[in-house]
Amino acid sequence: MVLAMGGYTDLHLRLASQIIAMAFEEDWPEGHRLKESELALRLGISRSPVRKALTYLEDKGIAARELNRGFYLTRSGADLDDTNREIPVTEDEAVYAAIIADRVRGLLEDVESEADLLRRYGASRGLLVRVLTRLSREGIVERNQGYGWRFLPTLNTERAHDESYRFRLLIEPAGILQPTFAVNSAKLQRLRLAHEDLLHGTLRRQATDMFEMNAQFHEMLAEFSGNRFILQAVRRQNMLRRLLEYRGFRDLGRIRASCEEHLAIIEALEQGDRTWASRLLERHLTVASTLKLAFRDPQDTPTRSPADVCSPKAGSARAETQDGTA
Amino acid sequence: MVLAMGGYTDLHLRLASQIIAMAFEEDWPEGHRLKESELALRLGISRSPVRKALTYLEDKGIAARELNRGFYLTRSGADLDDTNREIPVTEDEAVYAAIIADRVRGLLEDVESEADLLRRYGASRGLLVRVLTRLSREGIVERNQGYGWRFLPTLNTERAHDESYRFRLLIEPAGILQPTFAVNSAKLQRLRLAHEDLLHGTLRRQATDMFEMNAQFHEMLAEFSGNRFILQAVRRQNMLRRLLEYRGFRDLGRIRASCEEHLAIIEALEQGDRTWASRLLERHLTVASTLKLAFRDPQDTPTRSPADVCSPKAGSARAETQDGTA
DNA sequence: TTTTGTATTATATTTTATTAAAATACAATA
DNA sequence: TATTGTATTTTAATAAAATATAATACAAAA
Repeated sequence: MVLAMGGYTDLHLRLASQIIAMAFEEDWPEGHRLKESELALRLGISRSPVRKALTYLEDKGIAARELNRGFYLTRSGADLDDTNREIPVTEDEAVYAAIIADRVRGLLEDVESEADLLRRYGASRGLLVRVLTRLSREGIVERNQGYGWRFLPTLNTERAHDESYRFRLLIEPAGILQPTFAVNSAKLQRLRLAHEDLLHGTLRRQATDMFEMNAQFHEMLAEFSGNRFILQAVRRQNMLRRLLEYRGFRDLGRIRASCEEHLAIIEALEQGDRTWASRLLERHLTVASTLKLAFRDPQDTPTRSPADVCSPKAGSARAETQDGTA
Repeated sequence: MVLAMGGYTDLHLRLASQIIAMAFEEDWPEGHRLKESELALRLGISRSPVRKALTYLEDKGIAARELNRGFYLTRSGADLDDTNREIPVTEDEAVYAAIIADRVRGLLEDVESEADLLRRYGASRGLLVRVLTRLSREGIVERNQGYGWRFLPTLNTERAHDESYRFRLLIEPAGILQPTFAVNSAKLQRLRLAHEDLLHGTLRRQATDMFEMNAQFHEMLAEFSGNRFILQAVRRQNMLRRLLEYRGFRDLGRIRASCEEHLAIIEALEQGDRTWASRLLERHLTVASTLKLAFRDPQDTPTRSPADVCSPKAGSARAETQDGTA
């Protein structure tokens, strides 16, 4: 594992962020003792990496240490919400994001050899393979027969975009109607506040933040369904959408409308009206799906428009997204 | 890549089997020339591995070679159907199957270290990691935080089994009703014959064969839907079912009934009645889902039965399958 | 008696060198 | 002029050594 900063690995940072999340969700008070073995047990891991994570939290001033008494919190868990996000980007994440961004920009061909990617991103082979493995799990690339990796046509065509929305229409509204469906009120409440904050609040948000909130909303509903396969499928759709749509969250009018639709669904759930919630979700997805992407892609449109002929790298997938926001 | 036999790699065998499939499907005549560059182009690969695959076919007597004229078929493509299956099992497949079998038998703990698995299966690290990667893509294991790999509770609980059928009920019948649905008559016809063969024929089949035919049927319908996400989801379900159910195809009565239900669906599709086909599929899945598995699993039943206390390895997942066959 | 601190062991990753195999270029042949 | 045959180059897999890190055992402190 490559050092991200000051001797901390990916795992250490992830653990640190998990500990912060626990402190926040369970509302640990200032001075709460962070017991190594207890945390190790909960996190399913040994004490060694837990200590490293705690040392990291000490570096950040969130935890402090007393000789022979271990670590304790320097502030209450409730104050830790956004510190959570300040976890530095690991090298894995950086390369992952770079590959996706380059692909979206059309800088990467349909098939790229490992050696080329190695040169391009200056990463170690292990790291690159790890990232490519993740990308293949997400259905974005696959190993080519022979050498190299092949980018799959996932959401970068209009056709795939349609199929994605049709698929979601099958599972998401039905998820709410499952007999195993059960609301987690705390989660629902938290997301409701986040939505209201966005609608009425003054703070300006990043496009990525809005995308993440949107993704969280749909994932939450899938989680409530009590069906792991629905959840898995929705997560997979979110990952694919992240690949292309996260750049497209710019249409402010549509974002506000989408937020209001989400809030209506939340309200219906709070009143226990699942049938209505399901209908609203169906409508929400239908509306979003009709706002088509403005794509130019060789696979879908074999006849080229004049604009394409002028583009520097004709033949590679390029997109100007104007997204449906669902 | 490890040599499977006579210097042929995984890739070579896979290519050989793809070439045979092409010869069969496109009905190449005896003596048909197997052009290296043409095949290389179609298979998305260079000439080197294609030649190796052709050499393999020569070894098997399916192809012959003339100096400076290359390879040609020694028999017609139509005669090649079951030769297709004789492709030897690669080391990858063997380890993959062994891990699944051992897990189903309860010989593997929830968390196993890479080193332990390495010792157990005597495979090279690369091969083992490749297999584990595939298993994690299929949702069967995942990397543990820290060291080791963790088996996920996928289909080895009654609850998961229910969720799986509910999920399939959402997507499979709806797939037939998609606007993009289109039948491939040749494929439909071929599978129809296979089913009739099983019902009326005299030859005895292996349980795995029957499972594969079943899986193929459902995958075919998903393919016809014209929606890649439906297809992907059905494939994933088949992979998961393969993990446990393939041992359970023993109830001959249910197998025959299942075959007849499949044939009714095929018939409805041949007559263009998609609505009816969809209804039949829904019914087919519902019937299968009610034939429950007889499971004993610590996760679902926290209170232990006396039988469990006596079992040699209490705590690990064990199952006596009696399957629904859909 | 629980928890931390420290040392030791087991495990996994990274690096490097080596080997195997796919891609490619080009001559030879039908 | 297509296609095969052969040699060369590029790429990736494998193996082994070195390093890093997680797991564990046990002593020390609260």
